Amino acid sequence: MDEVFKALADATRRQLLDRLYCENGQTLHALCEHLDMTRQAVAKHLAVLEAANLVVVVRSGREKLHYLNPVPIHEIYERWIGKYQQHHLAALSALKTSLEENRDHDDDDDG
Amino acid sequence: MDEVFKALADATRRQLLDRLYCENGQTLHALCEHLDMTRQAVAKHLAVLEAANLVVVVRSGREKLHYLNPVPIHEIYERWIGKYQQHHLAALSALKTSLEENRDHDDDDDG
DNA sequence: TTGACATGCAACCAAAAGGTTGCATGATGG
DNA sequence: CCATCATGCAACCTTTTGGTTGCATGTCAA
Repeated sequence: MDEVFKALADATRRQLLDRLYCENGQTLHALCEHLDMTRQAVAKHLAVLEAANLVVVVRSGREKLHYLNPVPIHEIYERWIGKYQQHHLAALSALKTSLEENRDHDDDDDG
Repeated sequence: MDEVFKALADATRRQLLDRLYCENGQTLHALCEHLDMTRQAVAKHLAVLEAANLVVVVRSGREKLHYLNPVPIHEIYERWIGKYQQHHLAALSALKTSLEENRDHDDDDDG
């Protein structure tokens, strides 16, 4: 869980996930094309993503194909984001109720 | 966006949000109670959360009350998580379809 | 007023993160 | 075979991060 959050904290790594989202199963070399840093730096980022299980790799000869795994993102949503999502919706709902209350007796001025 | 992801990357900060989720509008002092670090360290974490707009503060005399703001979390979901969520669901859907295809003519082996 | 309390600010420090260079290994293809 | 290409590994460096201590400021209440 913590590893996933930490992995997502870096813009470069989110960019890598975005690229895999567009085109799944890319090599390290291909993923380097769009990034302004050394291959080794990108490899480190991919290692972090792999450790967080956000990326799964498959060896194929001398190439290593990287695949996006959206499951941890889903889990983060289920076990963390969703809770606050509900909070957010509850707040909106409360606001709506409050507005309706005010409409019911709309002489009520909250100044 | 990046600030929000970075803010969420630290376990202590997520813990702080969780505490505010349970009981909104707490002072720095109150939030320190459950954490094994100095008040100053906690204040720094709260500053990060505030910079990311995940926490909103209201001064009240010598106290500073911290309130959870779920909006950035919602935005992250809308602008980032949701996309991968759909990907996840699409994958599940594809799997389901595939299973159904196999059931329809279950001599069909895709080995 | 004054002491206690809640917070703010700054210097400092160790560890982790993000990046680099250099070299090693293993597959591919002519 | 052997040059080339894709990757792996390790040492090293700088900046950021997470934490500390020490002291300053402002507010409440007796």
